Amino acid sequence: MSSPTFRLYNTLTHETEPVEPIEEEHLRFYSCGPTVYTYAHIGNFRSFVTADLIRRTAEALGWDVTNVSNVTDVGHLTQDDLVDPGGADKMQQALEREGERFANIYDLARHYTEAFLDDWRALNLREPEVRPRATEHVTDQLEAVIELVETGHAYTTDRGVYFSVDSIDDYGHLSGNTEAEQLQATDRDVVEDPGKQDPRDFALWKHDPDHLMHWHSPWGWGFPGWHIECSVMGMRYLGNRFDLHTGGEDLIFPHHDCEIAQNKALAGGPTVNYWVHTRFLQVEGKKMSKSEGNFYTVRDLINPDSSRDDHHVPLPLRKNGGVDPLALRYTLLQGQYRKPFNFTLDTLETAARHVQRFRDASERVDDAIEADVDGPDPIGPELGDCYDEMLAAMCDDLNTPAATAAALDGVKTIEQADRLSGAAAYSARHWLDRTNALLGIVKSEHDTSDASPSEADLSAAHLSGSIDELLAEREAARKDGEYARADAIRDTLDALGIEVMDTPDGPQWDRKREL
RNA sequence: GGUGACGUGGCCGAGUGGUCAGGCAGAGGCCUGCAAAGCCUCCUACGGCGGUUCGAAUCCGCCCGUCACCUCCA
Repeated sequence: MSSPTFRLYNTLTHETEPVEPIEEEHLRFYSCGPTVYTYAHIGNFRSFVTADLIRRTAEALGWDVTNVSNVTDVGHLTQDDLVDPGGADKMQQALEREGERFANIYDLARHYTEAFLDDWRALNLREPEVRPRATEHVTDQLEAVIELVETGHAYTTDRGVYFSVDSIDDYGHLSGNTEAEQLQATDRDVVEDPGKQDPRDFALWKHDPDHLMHWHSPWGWGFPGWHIECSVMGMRYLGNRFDLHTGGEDLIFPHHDCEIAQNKALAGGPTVNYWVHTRFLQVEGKKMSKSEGNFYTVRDLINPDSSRDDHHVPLPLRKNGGVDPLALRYTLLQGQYRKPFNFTLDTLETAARHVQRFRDASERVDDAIEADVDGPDPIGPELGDCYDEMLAAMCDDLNTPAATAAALDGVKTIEQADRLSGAAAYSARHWLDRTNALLGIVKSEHDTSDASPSEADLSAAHLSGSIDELLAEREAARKDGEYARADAIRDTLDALGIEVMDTPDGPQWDRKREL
């Protein structure tokens, strides 16, 4: 069948448009990454998952993909900074907060970058082709700022260098914040640089020799403005024209409006065709915040033992002590990226069960492939249709709830097949692999095999001997009709956190799911 | 004040003019010594008020509500 048309909502035009890459069947896009001053939370990852799904959908269509996804490891200004140029930025604040942990600001950045990449892999996100760091491109940024000054798009004051928004057309088009007066009208708690020519002008370079990260420039020691790094790194790796740019909705203004302005000035015209923004998620119906107690970092959930305050996480479906990372990913797919999404632990629990169904089906299929029983393949065509449905849903502005619903139908098809012939198993394997390539919810694509077993594994191994004994005893009791004794044994196991299930193939047990 | 998004059953969430979303929870049934799991069936909603139409959750208007951004938070 012919491929569906890949459509995405473009913030620039307020319309869902067919994605037509500049280079045929080669999608080139830039994703705004995190500032690494703390552990990433699940909301951060919602937008990275969006970028990952764009990649996967494009690849499913047979396209090549080049994705640049940056890490912002330069601490940028907080509002306090504008009041007091010697004040702290977010990274500096973090360093002050956790002084003993890190030798210096670069150590802190390195630590949180590594943690971010761990989370990235845990959530089964595919690697970008280029992952540039802002600190590695300061020279490029300086050159860009110099060029902007030389071409009359920027000017200097004694506090820094500013981009002149009047020097280009249509500043603020992306966000709709086009009126200077309206920007001024808002009650902003910001002290302006009196040298600024227009209240909308934004910093390209900040003069500040005392900043913890500073570089030499024609304007003295200082550090680059926030917006310039993405312009420079995007154009450096993707050229003056590329297809698409992703980020969280908060970046629409000012970050992306400023980036568009800079790119226009540097490239002589528009650089990006499609702007895709991910909506913030809420948790339990409220804005995620530490004071509400509904703030979850990724590692809070998937690795609670290593987190300092994990007591507030009522963990559903623990797996080796934490939430199954794929369940977290699956949960994030339960809402379309462009709509407000209410993240709840209830949804997470459900997601864990669904992900387990994919795993179980996958194991069953592998066994059936090994057994390779002769027989017909009654499920192949159905699974093929199911995949088409999933891909069509993804192409429809990343309709992940519809895609996962279709995927669930597929796994149900496999579950309901009485016996899997070798042929049917092969079809199922093919479907599971393609489903995983598209949605990443069946198994991790990163090597996460842990050489050293976790404590939970060890205690499970220690327990399993006695569990088997108890189970055998219970089976004997059941055979003799001593159900009271059998139930008592089951209660004992239950108290140990072991759940017993009688199946046609004999009793099975699993660690009990908590919530 | 400005800008942008969104309001679907107990809950989460698809659906853009007329026949199905799906999941979770709940009810009944099959299976089971009893459970668990699984399977089958049931539960029929579209913020409010107008309008367009033979017909609207779906299009238009107004209102109400929620969320986000408005100089560095994905």
